[in-house]
Amino acid sequence: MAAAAQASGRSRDVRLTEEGIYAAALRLIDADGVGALSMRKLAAALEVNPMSLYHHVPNRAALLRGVKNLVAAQFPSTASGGTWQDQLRQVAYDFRSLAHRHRNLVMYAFASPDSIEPEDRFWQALCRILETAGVPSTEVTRIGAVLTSLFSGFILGEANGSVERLSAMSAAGRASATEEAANSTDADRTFELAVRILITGLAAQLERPGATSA
Amino acid sequence: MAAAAQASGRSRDVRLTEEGIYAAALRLIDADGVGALSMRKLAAALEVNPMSLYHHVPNRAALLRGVKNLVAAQFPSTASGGTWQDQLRQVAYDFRSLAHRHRNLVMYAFASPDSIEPEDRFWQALCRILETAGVPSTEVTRIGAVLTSLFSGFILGEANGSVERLSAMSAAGRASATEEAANSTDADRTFELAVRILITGLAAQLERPGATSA
DNA sequence: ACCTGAACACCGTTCAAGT
DNA sequence: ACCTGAACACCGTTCAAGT
Repeated sequence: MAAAAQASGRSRDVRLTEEGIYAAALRLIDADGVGALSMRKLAAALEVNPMSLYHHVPNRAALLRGVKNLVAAQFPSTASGGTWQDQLRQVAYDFRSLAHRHRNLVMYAFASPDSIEPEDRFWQALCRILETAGVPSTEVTRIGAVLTSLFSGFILGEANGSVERLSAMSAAGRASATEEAANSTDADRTFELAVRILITGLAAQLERPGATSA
Repeated sequence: MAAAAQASGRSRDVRLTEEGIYAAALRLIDADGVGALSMRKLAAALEVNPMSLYHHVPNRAALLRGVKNLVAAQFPSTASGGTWQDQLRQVAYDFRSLAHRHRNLVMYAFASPDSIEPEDRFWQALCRILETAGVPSTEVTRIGAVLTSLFSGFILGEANGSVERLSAMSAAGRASATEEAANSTDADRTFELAVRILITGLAAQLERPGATSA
């Protein structure tokens, strides 16, 4: 019963908690987007006075950072064998599936400077893989930052729909009965292309730094 | 005198114009960011009643789209010779220098679905180059969308400082007298790396589609 | 320690009224 | 046609007061 109230977003008699606030905020964000989340609506969802929130969270910006960290902590710490290429691919797919579960948050978070922080498990995993790939230790963070920003751009483009919109520009007259399914696998093929460009581009860069083409 | 008033952001006795509203909004955004731009402040800067704006712009979202389009229209339509790699590089550098002039706008715009629209000159130039690179016409928009989103991610990461923050993580103890200059050329080297990864990655993909590494 | 009500200084937008 | 004042339904946040 307490669990049911929790799941439906209503839960008083239970004490207000920093974690609980973030979790409730995430539910509202997933449903209606960051723009629609106000301290007052969040308080209403928690059946609490708006001002009570300020005893656990300093302000709205910190609230959103907390929600972001809550999601970032869910990134799986896959060890996985295989080549560094295989491992990069794995990390990319893990990141994507997590991002897809929280598109509204992605749209907001990637515009802020601390969308990905050095403490995040994604960043840790990425740097470890780059080291095993033989990237000079002085270059790991630079290359990691480049890959992260490029990749984030694609994830963001998927979240806000711009990748699909730009891709579909030419498919105006492709009348297909299985439109839905086609779009889904199409998105997967597009993602795979992005991952390949990044991995092969990095590989080429590691082999002969300074060269521009094959 | 009228020009001086215009430049300083004050200009009445002149009629209110859609273009003029966007230009004034851009000045405010460049100065203080999108979050600090309100219809009321914009009206104050234009020395106009807040409600007058609504006769030229339907709402705040449309205002921001208009500002974005104003900037997008400034993208240079360089023809330029050379290989398709050279041309892609040129477009990338052009895009970057425009984006750097309006970082605050970039931070906002790339979170929205229509940050880059099919009508934008950047997109047109990109698609033309991909065609000359021999990309099958059915794949031009997909590959264009992938490159655009990846590249946008880097530009966004530069605008919000996350690329620099993640890169600098290891440079904690690099005490340098010419810190400022070093940071600038460092950023340029990082950008060049991003461009190379994208171009060589694309080249590899065009040569043998389906392969993941060299 | 934790919660709350009232208040402050803002928002975007609507609409009827003015010229 | 263009502009405006008043008003509505919101915001985030502060602060003094309650338990």
